[in-house]
Amino acid sequence: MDDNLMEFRTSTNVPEVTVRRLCQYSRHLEDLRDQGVKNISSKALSELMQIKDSQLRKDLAYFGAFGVRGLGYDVEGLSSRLATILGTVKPYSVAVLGAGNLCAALTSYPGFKPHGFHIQALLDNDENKIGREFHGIQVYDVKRLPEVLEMHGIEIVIVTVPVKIAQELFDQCVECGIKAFLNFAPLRLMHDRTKVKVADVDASCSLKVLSFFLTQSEE
Amino acid sequence: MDDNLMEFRTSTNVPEVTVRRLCQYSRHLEDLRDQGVKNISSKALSELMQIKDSQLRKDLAYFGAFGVRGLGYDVEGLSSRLATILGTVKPYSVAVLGAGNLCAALTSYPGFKPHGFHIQALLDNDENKIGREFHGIQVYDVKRLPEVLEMHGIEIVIVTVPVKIAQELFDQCVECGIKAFLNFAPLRLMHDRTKVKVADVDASCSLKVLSFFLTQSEE
DNA sequence: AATTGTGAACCTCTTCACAGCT
DNA sequence: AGCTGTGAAGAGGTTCACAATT
Repeated sequence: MDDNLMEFRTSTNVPEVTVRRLCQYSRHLEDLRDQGVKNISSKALSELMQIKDSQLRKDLAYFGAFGVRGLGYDVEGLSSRLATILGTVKPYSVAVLGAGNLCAALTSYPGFKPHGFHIQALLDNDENKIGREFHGIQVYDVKRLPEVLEMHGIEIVIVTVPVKIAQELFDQCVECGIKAFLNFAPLRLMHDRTKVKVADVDASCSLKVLSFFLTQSEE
Repeated sequence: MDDNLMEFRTSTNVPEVTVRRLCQYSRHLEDLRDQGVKNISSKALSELMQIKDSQLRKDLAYFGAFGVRGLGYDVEGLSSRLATILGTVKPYSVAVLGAGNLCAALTSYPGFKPHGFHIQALLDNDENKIGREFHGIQVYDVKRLPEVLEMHGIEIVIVTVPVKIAQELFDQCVECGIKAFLNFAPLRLMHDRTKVKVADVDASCSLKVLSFFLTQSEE
């Protein structure tokens, strides 16, 4: 008998690249629906994303058969199926570690709330920020982390604190049972991949990737 | 004879995942050097990143042989070789499209400048922002885009504007000869991959990926 | 006639395993 | 003895090509 810990890679074993493409499909379908388009073929939708139509069909095949042969996909129907698959039909409670400039950008970003990600609490160690509000969201003392996560029923934590303290605060969140993290700190947070999911957003790494490609193309 | 346009995928054809890991190696080596560590084995370095040692060695093999059999790698030496490979030995001039909250986070972020990415100009269409400074950096009218890019010798453009206007401004930059973009807008910018490199940083997509994994693990 | 769903082929990246060097 | 560099094997993701369906 092998270990029965909750595994993030499920039996269907959907690759992360596929999930990221589902997000894009979802976005385009919402646009198309708003434009009054009722139906679309895999060819037309895939061209909007500069990918192959077979890629789109294979991605969907992980979850079922949503189209009609000869006709294509119902825009509204596929859109809502994708929302169900992505789990964005129900809202999430989110907390942000670090109430700095990036946190300001996140709290004022209009794209999260309509998609069901509600930032409920901010945490910082700066006395000047604690107790104040940021775009209507309370800043708590990071020392009260476990209590605040519990109180707001937080399911996702966004990490925007400096590298030095990121791992320690992250570990605290994991101990409190948080299973999903969006990490903006430029380090790999050490964690057990069978228990916790971390999505890294690393702008400085992306800049270096650009630097690499610019350097290559000069030769 | 096939087309002779500058290709980003060079003859060595290094996968992007490898380049991203090179950034991580580089980061860890700088830390190790600062801690006074002189030498490290592929096993020890790879464990810091939770990857296999063979992965690290294969990544380096795209560029040459930098280690000593039986001994491992010289921390200082490998660190500087990686900086050369990544192209981060020379500085880059960067402009940011959109002088909002995200731009504020970027200009105040201490991680860019020391790695040679110098934000030289900000561009916006808000009359209240044009002509002012943001952390000591001038905000220009986005109508003057070509002139500003030219004047500052901009090599990399960071896109932080709303989706509606992102593609149009992006196209203008491409026409001006910009070849590298860091895109924070939640859309895929349509472009010719043989001429331009776009690195996407899409937090709302990453949140949905987390949502997907949370949904999966509930079952 | 058009377009999906899918097995098979293909390609890319990862891991293994060991020869070769210090 | 220890550790790198690398060919070969393995795993994973993409594309092809066509039978199945409307």
